[in-house]
Amino acid sequence: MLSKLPPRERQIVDLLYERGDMAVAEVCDALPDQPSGSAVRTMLKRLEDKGYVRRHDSDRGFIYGPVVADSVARKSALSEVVRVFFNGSAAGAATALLGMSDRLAPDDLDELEQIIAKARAAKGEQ
Amino acid sequence: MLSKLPPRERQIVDLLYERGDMAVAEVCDALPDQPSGSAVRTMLKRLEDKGYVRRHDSDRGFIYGPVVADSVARKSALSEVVRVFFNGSAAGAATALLGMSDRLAPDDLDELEQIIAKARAAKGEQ
DNA sequence: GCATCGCCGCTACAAATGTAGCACACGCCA
DNA sequence: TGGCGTGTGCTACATTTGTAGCGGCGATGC
Repeated sequence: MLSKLPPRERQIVDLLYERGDMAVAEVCDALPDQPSGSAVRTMLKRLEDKGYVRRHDSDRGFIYGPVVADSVARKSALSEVVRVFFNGSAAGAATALLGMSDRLAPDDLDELEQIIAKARAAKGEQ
Repeated sequence: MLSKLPPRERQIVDLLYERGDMAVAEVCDALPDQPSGSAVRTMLKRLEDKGYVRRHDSDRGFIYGPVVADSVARKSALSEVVRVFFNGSAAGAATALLGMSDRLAPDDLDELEQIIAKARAAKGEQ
């Protein structure tokens, strides 16, 4: 979904997913080369027209946020990476992911084992 | 890295990672709207100039492929998604990934458990 | 030898993108 | 009330992107 966006717009939408809702000034500060406010406003307007971003009035001007829910966007992004770089194998991607992170929290490990156990159980049922 | 590319160029590079080295004609066929050969050649040339793509002479004309090694590009892509959508938590992303895939191969499950076991062991050592 | 076919580079050009300038509205405060 | 400072929309414009057309060139078949 987001892959149809030009680089700068993509960058902005990513920011919105990364940090949550933001005002124009915040977006300016967060972007690498600090573009002018009007530049960012134009981008946001285009993103709004394209349906990727919604805005909402507030005390200090407009606040912008993503239209597509985080959970949906996440899956879409992951699927993309899995298809392009892991030949469609989600498990392969997960393995690479775990291999990358040097420190894994115990809670995460537990949750992962739960998933694995569940997958094994489902397999057995068949 | 790839996030700096405009949509169409991005699409082409993704293709190259997904399917391996390709000739111009193959890229045309693989792309959604089947652009003309010369259109694709121009994109490829630009990608070559930018340093994302290399080409290599062969029997049937030029064959194009990615410059950055798959393993590196993969990590970069995953890191991106992790940062934007999972607040930097690779484990979180891995969990989501496993949750998404309905069927997990036994081999994958084994490998994942290996990783988890290793992580637990490393933790114990500390 | 010469027409044909496939592939290539160059050029051109419309559309999209990225950026900033300007004028205006609104709240604040001396 | 008149000057700030802040936030906004509109417009304009250079650059980049996306696409195709054209002419060239080597291989192939007649």
